[in-house]
Amino acid sequence: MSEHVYDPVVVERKWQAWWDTHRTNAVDLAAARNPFYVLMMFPYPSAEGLHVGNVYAFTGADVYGRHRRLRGYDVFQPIGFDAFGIHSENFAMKINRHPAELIPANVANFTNQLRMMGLMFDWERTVDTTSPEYYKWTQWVFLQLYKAGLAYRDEKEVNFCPDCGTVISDEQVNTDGTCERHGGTMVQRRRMPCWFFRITEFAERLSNNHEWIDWSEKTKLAQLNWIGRSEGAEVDFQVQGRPEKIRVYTTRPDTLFGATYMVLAPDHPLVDAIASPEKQDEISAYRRGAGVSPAEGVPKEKTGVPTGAFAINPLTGNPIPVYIADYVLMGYGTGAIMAVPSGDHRDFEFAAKYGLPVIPIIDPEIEKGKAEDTTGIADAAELMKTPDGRSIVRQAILDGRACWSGDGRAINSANAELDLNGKPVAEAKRLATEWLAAKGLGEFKTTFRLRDWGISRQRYWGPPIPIVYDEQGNPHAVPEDQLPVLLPETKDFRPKGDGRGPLAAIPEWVNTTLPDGRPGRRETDVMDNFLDSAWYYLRYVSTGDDKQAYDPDLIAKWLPVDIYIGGNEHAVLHLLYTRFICMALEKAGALKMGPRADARDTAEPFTKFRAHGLLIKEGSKMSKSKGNVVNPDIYVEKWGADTVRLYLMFLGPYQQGGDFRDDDIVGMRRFLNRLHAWYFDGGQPIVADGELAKELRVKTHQTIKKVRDDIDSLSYNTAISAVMELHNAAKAAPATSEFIREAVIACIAPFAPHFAEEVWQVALRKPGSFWATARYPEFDESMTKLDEVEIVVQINGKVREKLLVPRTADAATLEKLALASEKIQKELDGRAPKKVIAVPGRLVNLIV
RNA sequence: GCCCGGGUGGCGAAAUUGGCAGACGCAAGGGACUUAAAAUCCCUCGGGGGCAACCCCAUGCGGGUUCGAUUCCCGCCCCGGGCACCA
Repeated sequence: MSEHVYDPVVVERKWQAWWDTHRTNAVDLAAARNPFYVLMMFPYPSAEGLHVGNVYAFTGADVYGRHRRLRGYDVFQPIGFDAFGIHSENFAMKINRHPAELIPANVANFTNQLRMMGLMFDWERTVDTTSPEYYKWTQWVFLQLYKAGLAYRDEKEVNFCPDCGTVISDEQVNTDGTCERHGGTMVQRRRMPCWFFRITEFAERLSNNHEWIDWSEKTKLAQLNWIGRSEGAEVDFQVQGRPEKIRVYTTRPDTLFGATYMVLAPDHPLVDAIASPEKQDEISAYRRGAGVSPAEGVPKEKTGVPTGAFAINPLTGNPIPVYIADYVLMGYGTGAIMAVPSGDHRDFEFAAKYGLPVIPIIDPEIEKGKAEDTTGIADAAELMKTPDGRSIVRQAILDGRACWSGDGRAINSANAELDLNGKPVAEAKRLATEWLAAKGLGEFKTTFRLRDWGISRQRYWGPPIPIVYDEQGNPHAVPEDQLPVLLPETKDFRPKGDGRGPLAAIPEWVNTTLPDGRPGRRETDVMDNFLDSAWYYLRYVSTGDDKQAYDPDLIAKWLPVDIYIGGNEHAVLHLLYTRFICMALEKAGALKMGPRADARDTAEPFTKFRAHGLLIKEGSKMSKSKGNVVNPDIYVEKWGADTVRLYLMFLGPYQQGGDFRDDDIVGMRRFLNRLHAWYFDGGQPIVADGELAKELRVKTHQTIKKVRDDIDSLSYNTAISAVMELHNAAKAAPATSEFIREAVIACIAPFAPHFAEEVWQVALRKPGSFWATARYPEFDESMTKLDEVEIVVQINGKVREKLLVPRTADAATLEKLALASEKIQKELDGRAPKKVIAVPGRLVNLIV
């Protein structure tokens, strides 16, 4: 037997070095004829090193890219490091080191680990978001938005954690309103001046493009949800005895007849004007309470206070009281609502507590509704499950003892000019809005949940915002030729707790001069880490270019990205910001994608996005606290990178994730061992393809087709099993062919790239790199089908016989053949089938 | 509460448009080789019945449509993930 034992350590080291020397992964971006841009979410280089979750994500993208390369594309597949941000900074604080010291070592470690995995990265084009050569251009991006009026400074409410001593982002606030890092500490709302990006200007476009962009459905849904488009109406309510009007937003203008009070957000600008004097103290007290209340978005018991003012319901003419309550948010709609207790569970709850009237305005279509549409009666959910219960619930709603927000028909909804009674919800909405619009009392209105992106961070580890203030406090953009505004070196990078960033404590950095020579003070906040990652895929094409952020010709040639693969946890922030940044840069005249862009919107950065699934470890999610985090190094050492790659892609459907089980890895290594022996030890005569059995030849063509299709749809697990099946069939045959040997290696190569190179150059004695010269084989459609197929014959749907029939046999022939079968005749026992269903290529079903 | 996924052997999982349920792999059992073990190779492997040819049952639960349902429809249960006072 053989001196050719498969030793992955030797094979992988050998070819990794060879690829480096021969620049196999490098792409000549300017010269490439058939550009294909494969992107994966670049990692944050943690001190712990590469996580198996990263490896899973990257391998899936790498398989796709390598397969495309075999198909003849010039695949550009870069990687970089997302090293700015609060994670790095917090970790540095924890171990009492400076982030600037830690990052280079982490990046070096990550680079080694990534190389070890055999990923097809162009190592000549990496980015590190913390290097001045990169963040110079991040600051440039800010300036483009600033000049286009898409960046502005404003004072808004932000989250402030007293224990962190700094402002934190929405995503760092737990759902119970406590700080992510300080579990027991309630986050406060504070008003602070911050820089914002006008993402809301693009809300409609960001939302509408979801109708056609080719993204994972779950990602699109999450993002659509976040953008939160809703259609409704704005309606004016005249304040009784005063000149002011209160404008509200509602998605249910059809319920206006049931509006029995109004609510303003506590910080609504009209409150002070309309409140009666004797209520001022109570209002101030409530506002103070609301101010230190849990962070926005946390449900709690409804509270509020009356302002003493009344407003006129425009449909009934009745005066209704105006309250303030913190269940109404200034940041959404107009910051004011009309309250319809019978049609909204929040309003119902509030009305019940403060004894406000409930006017039923809808007769519910109770069969279609859900129990959660009801409040105010015990066990509505249980009641709703029974037909009897449904009528009890309906009666409660009609009596005003419960509320209903589902479908139904309007009742009690008419005035002298407008009659909605009996109309279904959609029609009543339209009629009510049209009537209001005709009277000048309201209008149709589309609203979004999305809010402008606050990018200021009172932190150290990020790119400084390139703004200088004059003595009057007016902001001035730092001229582009003065970029980068370097992040100053300081030992003291910790937040002070006074709400100002650490940079504010470095006067020699803060004090500067304006372009016109006047003294100025630098903005001391740094930019959100999400800005670094919102444009990195544009920089990849021009790494090393110190004259521009990106070369317009290369952008036109390579963008948009052909496929982007990453985790769905970035559906709403990163993936939304990237789309926004492209639209904003385009609007600023600073970005123009080429003919590859979709004509429906030339600023969408990703032609295709696919979310990979989550890896779990023996039944539970991997986490440090559970101690079941997999360090890929150990596995690569033990099994080799190709085996680990194969295993990760095999363990479950890639877009669903799966269970990482140590015991299962060995199967992939055995497979490679067998393949290795098959290529190196021979034993099987190699003959012309035409001399092989038809079955084997057909299987080969079928596999070539299936693997191509499966990889295209990221069904990696079934692609691998198809190759295994082909190999099992091939090695069992008396002879094989060069065609089959080359097909098998081309099919499996994206999963086991080192192994493929070894087979190609050593066993098959091909000149040059597999990855530079090999092509994915063409399949012959006519060779993907056998001449004869096995069909089943059923009697009353039960399989009773299997027959080998010509593939092209039609229904009539099949019926004849089935009835000719001895076994079937015996089973029929003289009975004549009442009905015969014959499906060519599949079955015959005889009904007796 | 709302929105997504998912539920198939001992385990990870397959199954074009509705058409032979369990491909591929792991584990397990038996055998070959070996002084022995490892490695490798061969066989068995959803459950029940039968000497056997074969037969019956089975894709979370309950209904339905269909010649035929893992697949489609209605109603539930359980698990995982995300969002959560958005008017």
